[in-house]
Amino acid sequence: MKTGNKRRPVTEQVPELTTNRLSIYLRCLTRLEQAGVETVSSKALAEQFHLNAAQIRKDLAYFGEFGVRGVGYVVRDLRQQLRKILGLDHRLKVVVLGAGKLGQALADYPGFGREGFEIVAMFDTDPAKVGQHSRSGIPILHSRTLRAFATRTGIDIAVLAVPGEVAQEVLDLIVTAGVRAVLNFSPGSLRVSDAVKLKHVDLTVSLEGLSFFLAHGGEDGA
Amino acid sequence: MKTGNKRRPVTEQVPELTTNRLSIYLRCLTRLEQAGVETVSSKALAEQFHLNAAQIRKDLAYFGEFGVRGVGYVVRDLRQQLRKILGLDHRLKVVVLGAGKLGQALADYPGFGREGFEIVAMFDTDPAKVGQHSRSGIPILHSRTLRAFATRTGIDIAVLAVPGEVAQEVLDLIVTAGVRAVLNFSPGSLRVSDAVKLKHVDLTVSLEGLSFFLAHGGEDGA
DNA sequence: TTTTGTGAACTAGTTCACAGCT
DNA sequence: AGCTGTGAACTAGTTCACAAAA
Repeated sequence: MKTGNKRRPVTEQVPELTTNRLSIYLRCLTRLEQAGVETVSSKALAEQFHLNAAQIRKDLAYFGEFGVRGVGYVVRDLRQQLRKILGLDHRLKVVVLGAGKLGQALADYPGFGREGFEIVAMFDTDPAKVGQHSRSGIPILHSRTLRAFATRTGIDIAVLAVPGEVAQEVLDLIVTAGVRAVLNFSPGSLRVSDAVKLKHVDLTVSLEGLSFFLAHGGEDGA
Repeated sequence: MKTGNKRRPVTEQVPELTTNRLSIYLRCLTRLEQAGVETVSSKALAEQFHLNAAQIRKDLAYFGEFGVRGVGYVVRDLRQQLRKILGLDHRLKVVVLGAGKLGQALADYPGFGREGFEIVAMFDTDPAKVGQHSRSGIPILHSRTLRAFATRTGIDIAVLAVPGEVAQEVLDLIVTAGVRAVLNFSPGSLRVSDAVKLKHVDLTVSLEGLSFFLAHGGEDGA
């Protein structure tokens, strides 16, 4: 176990790349458990997604010693540990801000429900949308009622899927309502207090990265 | 200009983090140009999104010298340069694989059209969907016809928005059709030849990263 | 003067390689 | 024997700091 913890929050000591990989490991372990596999070595795990075995061990070492030397990891146990580390051992309430096409698609995305996330509501200001439900039955509420909803029901995570022009404004609203983790799909840079964790999914940046690849080096494989 | 180019493709010499930032710079420059700003310094640019000025200069240095010492960068010129570097100086044809809710939302996402990307078609195998159009008029074609479409119309980029179980299979289909850049929204790891660039947008990983933040260090800001 | 472009210094992240446990 | 956990070595990425240009 790590020494010299200077009371800095764990989230600052653990690289974000590590936590991303933990999610990937968890997904893989879930599949292995379903397949009835009892134990797995870091080497076997590493081969699944082309990765280095030492890296997997290092990633896990941030949180403890979960392996059995000479054997590997007990799939079921490691999976439980990872769920706990990632905070997935209890349900998390998620709201989607913006009931446009993207917002509704996200709200209905079945992948979310799977790992303990529960989409509880969408919020929008468009009177034509407020009062409706998404295909899968998520209610669309007025953004005005967000704050009350947050205190009454509790919101763990907000997904921002509003047009770029109002993104900052809506973000401020969420933060004021006490939400401290936001997944942002709107383009552009947003400013937010350090106490709030903001993750970006920037579709334009992703596509332009592909465009760059095509523009250069795409051809000559030599 | 860089020396010692050993004919490795540019895409391997330039870190992906750099190209991601180039997209961000481009977006900012577009706004500045619209606002009528003539020149901008790396320092000013860096302050927009909390970033280091030297980093911006280093990022640009991979591609040439675009600045004027003592002045900064001419907004219009740098923007044009970045568009060229990112391969955005000509239209790019994009198809969406999977006409589910997410696929349709992505196909209709207005942000894509903005920077030179043109969604030309969606593909699906569901007979109920094939023949239909998305809200904004993107036709849904049968996946069977993908290959013919690719040779006839040309496809630069494919967006994968199919269920995880068939993702690998559909990816193989795209690659066989000659597409060399794929933006993947399906969960799970996919295997693909090195000649194909695969970018992942993994919503579960993103959400779980937020969950981790909430589970640890979320509270104690001290 | 101001601000770029860039080597040097630094920091973060990855991989190696092996001691130590089972 | 086999595999973990981890210091050491390495690699990649960022920031500093300053000479050179306008």
